Amino acid sequence: MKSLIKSDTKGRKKVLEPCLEPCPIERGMRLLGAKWKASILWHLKDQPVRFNDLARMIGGASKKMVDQRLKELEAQKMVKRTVLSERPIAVVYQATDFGKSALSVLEPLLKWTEKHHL
Amino acid sequence: MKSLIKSDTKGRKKVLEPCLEPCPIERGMRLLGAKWKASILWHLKDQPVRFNDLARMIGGASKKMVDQRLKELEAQKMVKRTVLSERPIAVVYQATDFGKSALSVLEPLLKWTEKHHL
DNA sequence: CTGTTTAGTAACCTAAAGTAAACTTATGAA
DNA sequence: TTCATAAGTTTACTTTAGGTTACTAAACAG
Repeated sequence: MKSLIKSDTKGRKKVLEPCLEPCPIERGMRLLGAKWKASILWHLKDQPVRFNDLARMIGGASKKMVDQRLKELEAQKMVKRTVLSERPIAVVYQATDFGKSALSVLEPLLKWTEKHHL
Repeated sequence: MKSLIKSDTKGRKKVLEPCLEPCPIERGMRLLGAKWKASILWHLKDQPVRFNDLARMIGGASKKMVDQRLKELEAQKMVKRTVLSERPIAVVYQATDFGKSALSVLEPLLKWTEKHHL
């Protein structure tokens, strides 16, 4: 993570180990940082929740957003989708163990935000 | 943070305490989650860094981006800008104490990302 | 005289992100 | 019969985020 700057004999500067492509922090942010994503995951951490209930909980987000983020979370194996019944279709979403592991980031984030009144 | 669903006598559902406007997690993410923002802050956590050096370190980001994020971070009091000299203008940026407090989020994020090979 | 450095600005543009509202198919209730 | 529910999908936009390239002005190097 240390990026060193060196000048050559002609005074031209260059960086050793530039953070050229997204470093872990950047990548992590891009995994969790999408709009509403962390909130959604947070709501699924304790109990399975049904789609419409979830959409209602995340009041500010449209169903399309919720749907999109759920699909991403599912693809990342952070959330599991379970069909309870066809016909009157019923579906629940819940955080996987891996999804819950992200709480090691979200919990400090929550604490930090509250502590500083942000 | 608990959003309860209740059905009334007629079976209509509604949510008590909907997460209507961005909850702390969401707000925190929006403060730290912009592209390159966390990376930039990370690079300023130990030593003051000059603008162009920083731009070189964050290889993937354009100067405009770096500049924009620095201004946001400055406005949020997470980074301090210091002019070392006019004429051949020289400027350094460094994380403030508040900026460093965000490491309580970024460090777990880094660990999480690396642990899971993301 | 040309090229480099400093710390940005400005203009322009595109791709992606997000929003709102309507629609679907089937079920159950008043 | 009309309304509400379920879990989305579709359409039709608007917004904004981000990228690219070129430019500034003053100073120094070869």
